[in-house]
Amino acid sequence: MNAPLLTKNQALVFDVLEKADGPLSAYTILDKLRDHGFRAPLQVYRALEKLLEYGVVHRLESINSFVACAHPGENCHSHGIVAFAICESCSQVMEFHDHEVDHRLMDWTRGKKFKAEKTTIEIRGLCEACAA
Amino acid sequence: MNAPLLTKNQALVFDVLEKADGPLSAYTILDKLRDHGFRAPLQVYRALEKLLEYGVVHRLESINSFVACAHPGENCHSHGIVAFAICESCSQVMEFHDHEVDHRLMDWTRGKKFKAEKTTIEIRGLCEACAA
DNA sequence: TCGCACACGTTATAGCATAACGCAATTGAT
DNA sequence: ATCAATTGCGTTATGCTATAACGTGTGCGA
Repeated sequence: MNAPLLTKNQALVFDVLEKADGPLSAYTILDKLRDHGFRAPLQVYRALEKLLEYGVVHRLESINSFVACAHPGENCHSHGIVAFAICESCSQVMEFHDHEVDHRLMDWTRGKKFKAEKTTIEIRGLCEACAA
Repeated sequence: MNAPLLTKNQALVFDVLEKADGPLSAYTILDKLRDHGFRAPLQVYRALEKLLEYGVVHRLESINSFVACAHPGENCHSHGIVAFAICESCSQVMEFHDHEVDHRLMDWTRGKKFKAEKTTIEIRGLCEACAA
């Protein structure tokens, strides 16, 4: 699932996400792209759908927002489960991977014969700077 | 944070969730309680807010739904991080705890001096029965 | 050149969540 | 007893998130 060349809309959406210093909601992205001709949510959602598929963007389920993947170039899908720490004050997001966590969760699913498709790990709280 | 006696609305909402065989959205709960006098979403959301606080109900972030805690009686908040496996076919939910996972995530947050408030772990996929 | 796949645009609608107001009941300190 | 604070409740309105359904255009291989 490597990323083919992005279409115009996909590139615009990706660019907005990459330049942002935190996660953005689909509607925030829409507003930022109105000057580029975006008029409707679907234009954003359709681009996001592909970007998620290509693994260059992540969706943060707990805050209904999207971030550019922290590993430019690489294919994030190959790093195992992606985990996020989200600061509720400054909304900065840290992305990380922990193979031991992956392993434990996989053990559990294997034991239950549960076929995992997509796993979400999101830690909400305060980053070092904001907790001070 | 032990659960005091529930108010009428809280008890109604909790009852619906407990009798359900899967997670329910707030609006589904609302519909099930119209015969009991519920008219507006806020009645549901306010009850849910308390039930979440008491730890007798969990919110599934990835599907915007709510389930009764699988540990009746006990206080779920004391079990560490709660993880969920959600079947996307039959929508059955399995709740579990893994202290090793908790430990690894706590290690990470401690290393980053990130103050975790609420952690979400949700595995979506197919349960054994549905994967067959 | 036909058919198919895909990206795109638009309008409308569905689904999820909370703001802001006011009222009633409870509690507990003075 | 009474006042103030807290909590739950009801209602209306609104805002945010996401998708359905329709149609258009373009590129490309059979």
